[in-house]
Amino acid sequence: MQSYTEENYLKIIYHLSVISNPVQTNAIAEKIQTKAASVTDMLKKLSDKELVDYIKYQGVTLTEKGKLTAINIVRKHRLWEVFLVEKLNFKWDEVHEVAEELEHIKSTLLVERLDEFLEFPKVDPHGDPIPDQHGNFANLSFIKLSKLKTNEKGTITGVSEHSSPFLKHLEKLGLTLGKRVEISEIIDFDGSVELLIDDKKLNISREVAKHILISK
Amino acid sequence: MQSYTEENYLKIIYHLSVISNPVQTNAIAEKIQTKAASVTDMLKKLSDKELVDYIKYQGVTLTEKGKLTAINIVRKHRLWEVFLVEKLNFKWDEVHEVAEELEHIKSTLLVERLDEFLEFPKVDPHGDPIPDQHGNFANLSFIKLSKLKTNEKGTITGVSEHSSPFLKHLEKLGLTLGKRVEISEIIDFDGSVELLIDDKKLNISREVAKHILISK
DNA sequence: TAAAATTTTTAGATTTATCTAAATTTAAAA
DNA sequence: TTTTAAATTTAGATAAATCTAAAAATTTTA
Ligand SMILES: [Mn+2]
Ligand SMILES: [Mn+2]
Ligand SMILES: [Mn+2]
Ligand SMILES: [Mn+2]
Repeated sequence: MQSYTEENYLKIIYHLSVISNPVQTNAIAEKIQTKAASVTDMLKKLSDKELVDYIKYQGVTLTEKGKLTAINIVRKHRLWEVFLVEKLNFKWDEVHEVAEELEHIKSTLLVERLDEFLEFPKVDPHGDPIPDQHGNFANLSFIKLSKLKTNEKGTITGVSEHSSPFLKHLEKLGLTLGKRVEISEIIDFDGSVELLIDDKKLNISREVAKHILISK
Repeated sequence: MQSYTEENYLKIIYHLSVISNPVQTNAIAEKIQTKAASVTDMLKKLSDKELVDYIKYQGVTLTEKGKLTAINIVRKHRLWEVFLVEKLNFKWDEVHEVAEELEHIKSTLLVERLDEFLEFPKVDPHGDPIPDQHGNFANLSFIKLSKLKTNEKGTITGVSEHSSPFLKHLEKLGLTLGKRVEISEIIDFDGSVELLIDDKKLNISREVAKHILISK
């Protein structure tokens, strides 16, 4: 059994290892809002528990056991986010903080029943895939909106930035999941993107376009 | 803001103060499965935070602030129990442990939305009243089944014992909330109670009868 | 490749919630 | 009203998670 704190470390290491493997001490420290020295202490502990492979000064990798634990936390986090949006009418920018707490509730019966109650959702309110009870993800392929060329079309199916200000901004612009968009022009001057959505023209900054994920 | 541990102390003190006021150190220690010395430490801390009035060697009483905090935890506990039974098909003996964890989730938006989603339930799956957001309870009056006399009738509306073995036992006997019962005989020998339920005769021990709550 | 900068680890302290054992206070019994 | 028993508190330790400051290792730059 892992503590609340250990679970958070495993989850962060899991997310960071998508970007770089092995994961570095400072990267974890930044994400978890703590000091590098504290991270080192915890890595030793997780290593003793065989949840990570840790080499001094080199970084850390999840073991199979650690990875499964991490994925289970991600599963719970995303299922709770679906619950909050679908059943309790939370907005997509309001769910993350609460899910950060709910993801640590231990009961496996609860998770499986929740999954069933939500009718086995495949993605969370931000388009992120929800692993099944064995840790398997559906195969989803996204392209950044910023990678699309003029006249290309696609459907918004995810976001790669989860901050409340960003999500509220998208909401206001009507750029929500499931919406069909077409690139009408890419402005040379600043790289900003003009797109057609619901037959209306809309200009978004390149920065925003980078964080919108599209499937065709 | 209170810690998980502080919240548990407040909740236990709240429940114990129904039985005896002020609440004694040893009573808390037993309920919280800890040592008296640890309780003393925590009572000092809660007193510093003005959540309890504490007099050395005399015992402890909740302040208004402490009482409201405690009631809010009870509110969350019971709402989550309703959720687990009504929405996730948990049995009434399976909910308590999970609710012990869920009751500490902080978001007030979550609690209010959950209450709404459940259509503002007045009682939990064990018949215990659910306080509203201001801490007010509906006025419910129960009598112990063991206090009823021969030929008296009533409806099962609560239980005063929440252990899983007891609740499973009642379930098996068909003695669930809402069931109408009539006392057909009280056995002199052992005080056990013979009752009519669904037109069938059933004999239950005095011990069981004491923990079944009836309204007329 | 030697010096500088960055990253990471160690050493030692702190905070929170525990504990055991001993001392103190209060309540009960003789 | 002493004496005894029970309840409670204090003193001092421990474990988990954190911190600061300093030392060590690694990487980058010159
Ligand atoms: Mn999230
Ligand atoms: Mn999400
Ligand atoms: Mn309960
Ligand atoms: Mn209950």
